[in-house]
Amino acid sequence: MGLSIKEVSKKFGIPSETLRYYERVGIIPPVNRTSGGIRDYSDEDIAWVENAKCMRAAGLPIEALIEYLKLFREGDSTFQARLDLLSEQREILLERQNQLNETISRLNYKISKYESAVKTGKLIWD
Amino acid sequence: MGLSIKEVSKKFGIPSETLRYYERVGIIPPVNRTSGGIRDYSDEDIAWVENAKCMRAAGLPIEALIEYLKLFREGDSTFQARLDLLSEQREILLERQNQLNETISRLNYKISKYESAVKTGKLIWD
DNA sequence: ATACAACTTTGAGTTAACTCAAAGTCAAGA
DNA sequence: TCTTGACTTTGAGTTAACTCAAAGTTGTAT
Repeated sequence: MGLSIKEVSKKFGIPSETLRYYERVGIIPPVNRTSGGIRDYSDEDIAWVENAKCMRAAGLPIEALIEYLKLFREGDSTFQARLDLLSEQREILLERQNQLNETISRLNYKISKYESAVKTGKLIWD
Repeated sequence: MGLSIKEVSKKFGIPSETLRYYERVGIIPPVNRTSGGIRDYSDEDIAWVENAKCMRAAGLPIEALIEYLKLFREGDSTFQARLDLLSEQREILLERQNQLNETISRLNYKISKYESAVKTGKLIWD
């Protein structure tokens, strides 16, 4: 007996609707069901959910996760394809990281200016 | 004589439609026009566009940028409000940065596993 | 002067990723 | 047993941020 959808929802802070959606579109594999057809998440199912949560939180597109699961379920012949997919997504995240750093620097600069401004009543630059 | 919308579009890689949209919703101020009503971007206009590009690239919501410009145009009495707005957005970006780092680490781990897997033909873990 | 590309506005359409609604099924407590 | 609340599916609705279309105007090259 694993976890109910409600429990998984609570555990990860993901709405049940979204968990069903993830399963429906295929970013997590079909979850085991009870005799009545109710979802009963195994540890493995839960690991997939956790992975999906992490990847989605970083902004990986649903499409990429669908493709990954598809390859995963095709078996050992897809190692290279999975490697390529993950590498490609990592590249995108690294670029995003650079952009984020740049923007944070810019915000830091502006914030320092405004910190002076609220003290002196005068905004220097910008 | 400043730059035309086409030139600004090219300079920043932002479609003209998007530049007009940015102006329409108010994340950049109204751009100067020629006698014929055609946009003629001044250096200051261009600085706003560059700022918008940077902020949007990092994922700041349009709403926040609209609010910032609104405060900016209200004058010196809004220094504190602008500081608060920027600080809040910085917080969000810092969290996003943490999430990104976590996901990149996870991808690095998986990628290293797949790099072995393509060599040995066997995937250890995951 | 005329053709033609680039510009204008208003308003509708698109995309990704959910999110909700409707209508029905199932399980546990009074 | 009956009700209540969680579950199911299918399919439609929502949101943010563009993106495109239609219909008309302007500026430049011949």
